[in-house]
Amino acid sequence: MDFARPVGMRKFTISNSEIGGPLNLKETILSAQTSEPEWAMHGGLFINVKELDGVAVKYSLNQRGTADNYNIDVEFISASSTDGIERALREHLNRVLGLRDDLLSFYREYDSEKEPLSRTFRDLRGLRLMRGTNLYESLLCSILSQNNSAKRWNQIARLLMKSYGRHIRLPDGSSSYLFPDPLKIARLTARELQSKTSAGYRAKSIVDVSRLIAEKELELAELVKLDYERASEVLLQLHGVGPKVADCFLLYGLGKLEAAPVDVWIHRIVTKLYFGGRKISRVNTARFLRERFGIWAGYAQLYLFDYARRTTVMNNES
DNA sequence: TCCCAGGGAGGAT
DNA sequence: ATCCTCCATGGG
Repeated sequence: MDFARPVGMRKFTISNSEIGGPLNLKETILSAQTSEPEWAMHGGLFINVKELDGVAVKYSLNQRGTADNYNIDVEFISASSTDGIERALREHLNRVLGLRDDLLSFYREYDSEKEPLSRTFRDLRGLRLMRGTNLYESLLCSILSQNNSAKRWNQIARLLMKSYGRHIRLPDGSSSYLFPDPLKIARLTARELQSKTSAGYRAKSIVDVSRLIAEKELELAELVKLDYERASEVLLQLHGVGPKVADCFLLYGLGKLEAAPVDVWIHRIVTKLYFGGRKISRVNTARFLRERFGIWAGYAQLYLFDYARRTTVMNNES
C-alpha cells in the first residue's frame, strides 16, 4: 500500500500449493471481466477495498513467480481490528479470483487441434474468472454496462458510491466509499440518480430494481439456489435486464459458470471461429456456448473475449 | 459530425 | 421468432 507501513497492517501469503492450478493475477484482474468496479493499481500492486463481515478491509495483492509456481503476497488493513478478518479475506479472495476453479481440467478438456478455444490457452494460462462479492453491486454494475464502455460504467459506479455509499476511513489515513445499500437508492427518483451519476437512461432501471429489492419483491440471495434457467427467467423480467445483462449477473454475481454473456466481441469471435462468418443471433450464440462448453461456458467466453481483443489490437497495430 | 461502447424496450413484420 | 428504431452519455 502507500508509503510507510501503517499500524495495524497485516500480511499473509497464498502459495500455488493451496490452489488448484495456475494463476495469472495480472491477466485476471486486467481482463476487467467482472461485475464490480475495477481495482486500483499503485506501484505494481492491485488494491481493493471491500466490506467483509461488516468490516471495511483494504488489501493489496502481488504475485511472485510464474503462472504455475507462485506466491501471492497479501497485505491488508481494516477499519476495525477484529479476529477472523484474515480468514474472511482468504475466503473472499478464493471467490473473487476463482481460486477454486479447476483450470487444469478446463485446459485438458478442450486441448484439441479441432477446438478453436485451445488457441487461447497458451497466452492466457492462469487467467481466472473473477466474481463479485456483493449481489446488489453485481446486478447494478451489470445493468450499467449495458451499451456502455467498461471505462464509463466503472466511472458511473464510482459516482454512485461517492454520492450514496458509506464513507469509511482506514487506519493508513486513506478513505473510501463503499457501494450503497439498495434501501438508499430505492428512495431516489431516476432524475436525482441521473443528475449525480450521469447514468443516462439506465438510471430508471437502477432505481426500479433497487425498489423491488427494498420491497422484498426481489431477493437476490434466493436466486443463487435456483438453476441457471430459472434464475434467468426471473432476471429477464427486470427492466433494463436483457439476455446479456442477465448472463453477466448470472456468471459474475451468482457464479453460474454455464452463463456466457455475449457482447459484441464474443459475438464477433464466435461467429468467426465457429460459424465461418455465417450470421447467428446473440441469443443463439449464448445458447451455442452453453451447449458446447457446459459448465465451462463462462470460462470459454472469458478466454475468447480476451483472445478476440488481443488479436484485434494486434491487427490494428500491424 | 459521426460512430461506438460488454444492449434493451417497445413496436412492427 | 426476427427485425427496426430509439434510447443518454462520453470518448475517439
